[in-house]
Amino acid sequence: MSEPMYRQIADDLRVKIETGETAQGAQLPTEIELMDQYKASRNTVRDAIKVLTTRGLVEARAGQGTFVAEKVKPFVSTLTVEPGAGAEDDVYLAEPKADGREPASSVPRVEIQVASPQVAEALRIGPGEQVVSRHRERFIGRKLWSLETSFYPMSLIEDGAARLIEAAPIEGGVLAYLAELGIREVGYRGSIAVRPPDDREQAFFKLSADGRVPVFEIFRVGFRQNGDRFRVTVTVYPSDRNQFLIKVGDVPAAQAAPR
Amino acid sequence: MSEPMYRQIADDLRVKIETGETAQGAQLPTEIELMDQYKASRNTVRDAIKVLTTRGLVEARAGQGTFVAEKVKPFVSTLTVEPGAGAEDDVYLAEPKADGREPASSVPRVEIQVASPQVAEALRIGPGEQVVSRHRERFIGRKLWSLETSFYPMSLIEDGAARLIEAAPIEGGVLAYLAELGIREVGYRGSIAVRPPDDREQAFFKLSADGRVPVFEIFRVGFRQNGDRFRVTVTVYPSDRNQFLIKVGDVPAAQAAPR
DNA sequence: CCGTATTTGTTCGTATGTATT
DNA sequence: CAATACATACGAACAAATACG
Repeated sequence: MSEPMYRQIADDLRVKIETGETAQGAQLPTEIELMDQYKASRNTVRDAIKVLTTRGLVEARAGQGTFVAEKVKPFVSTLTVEPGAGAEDDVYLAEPKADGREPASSVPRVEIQVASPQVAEALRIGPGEQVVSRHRERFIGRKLWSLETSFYPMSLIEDGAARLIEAAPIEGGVLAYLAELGIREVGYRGSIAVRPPDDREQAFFKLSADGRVPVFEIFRVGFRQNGDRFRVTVTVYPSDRNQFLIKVGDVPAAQAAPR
Repeated sequence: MSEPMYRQIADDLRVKIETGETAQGAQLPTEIELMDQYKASRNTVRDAIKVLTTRGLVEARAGQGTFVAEKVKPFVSTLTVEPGAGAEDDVYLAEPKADGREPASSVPRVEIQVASPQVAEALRIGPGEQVVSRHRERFIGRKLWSLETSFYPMSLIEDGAARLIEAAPIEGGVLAYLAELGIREVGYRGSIAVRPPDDREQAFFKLSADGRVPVFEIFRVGFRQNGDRFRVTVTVYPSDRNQFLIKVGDVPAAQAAPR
C-alpha cells in the first residue's frame, strides 16, 4: 500500500500529541498496549516511536515508559549589540534576563594553545602561532545554556593585557579591560551555523545521544580601530532552547514577538 | 560489554568516513558485506547505519546501496543589511552571489488571508484581520534555497499599494515600490530559530523523511518612520546548507572566514 | 536491601516488499 | 525478467533500567 504501517502509527500518535489529546509530560501507552491498539508487532511500534523521538516529540526512558516531551521556553539573545555599549562580559549578547532568568558563568578555563587553522585564519595570524583560549560554561538559572571559548592573539599579552592569562573572571568584562589598555572593539562580524553536537557538547548539554538536536555555532571576530582582528569567540548553544534576535536600523524599543 | 554492538559498528564506520578512508560519495559495503565484516545480524547492521543516517553522514538508496553523503558548500547570507541600501527584493539579504551562484525566485503566489495569531501579533493588528501574503520559492542555481512568505497589512493597499496584490514580481523590489509611495522601512527586527521541517518544507527541499535536517526560520518585522510595523517576512532555509552572517559596527569589507 | 514486576533497549532470525540496475 | 540492495514487518529472547512492595 501507500504509507508503511510504522509511519501511520507515528502520524496518529503525532496528531494526538500536537492536538493536546496526549498532554505534555504524560506517558504514552506502553509498547505492549500500542501493539494491541494498532495490531502491530513490537518492532513496528518501536519504529513508530523512533520517528517521534527523532522529531523530539517524545522521550523514552528505560524502565519507566515513553513520555511526551515538554516544550521548553526558549532563551532569546540579541546578537546585534553595538560594540562598546555597556559593560558586557565575554559575550556580545544582551542576556535573556528579561523574564527573571539570570545568566551565570563558570570560572574560565584559560589555556595557551596553538591556534587551530580556523582560529588562525580568523585572527589573520600564521598557522602554528599561539593564542590565549578562555573557555567558559554558561548557565541560566540551573539550566545549561552555552559553551563559549574566546581566543586572543599572544600579541595582546605582549602589549600589556596580562590579565587575559589569569584563570579568573575579569570583572567588568574583558572588553572593558582591553579598552583601558587602548584596545577598543569598533565592530564585529559573526556567522551563525547549525551542526550536530560533538561528544563533549552532547554530554554537557545532556542532549539525546542520537545527535537529533543540533547546536548553534556562533563564530565572532572582533575588530579594533586599525582594522586588526583581536579576538575570536565561538559560542555553542543547543538549538532546541535558544533563539536569536537581530536589530538593524531604527526599531522601537518595545519587546519583540518571538516565534 | 558497555557499548551496544550497533553503536560500535556505527562508530567504526563514522571514523572511516571522517578520516576520509571512505571517500565522499563512495558506496559503503552492502548490508550483507557488513554482516560478514562485523559478525552481526542484518538488523544490527541496519541499526548502525541508521545512526549514521540520522547524523547525515550517509544516505541509503533502495536498490543501489548506501553512500557517504557529499558535504555541501553552504550558502552564506548576510542578515544585517542596512534598510534602504540597494534595490533588494523581497528579502533583507545580501545574496550569496559571491561565488558565482546567482539567486532566482519563482513568481510569487499572492493570497489574501486571515492573519495567523503570530503574524497578527507581529504586525500589531487585531486577530482575524486580513493580510496580503506573498509567497515565493527561491533558488540558487538549480539548488533549492529558501521558502519565503511576506505579510502586509491590508491598510497598505488602501493607502495605494495596489501592486502588492498582483501575482507578479515587482521589479526593483517591494521595498522600492513602497518607498515611492512614501512607505519607507527604517529598520527591522529579526529572530532566528531552528525547528524540524513540516511536510511541505520536507518535500520542497527534498529533506530526508525522518526530519533529521532541521530548518532555519527567520522571522522579520519591518518598521516604518512612524514606528509602525508594515511587513512581516518568514523565510525558511534548510540548516544543512545555509549559514548567516551579521556585521555590527565598523568591519573591514574583506570577506569573512566562515566556519 | 532484596527480589520481582514492568518497561524500554539490544540482538537475533526470517520473510516479504519495493526500487534500481 | 532477473539479480541486487535497501525497506518493512513479524516473532522471539535476553539485557538493562526503574519502580515498588
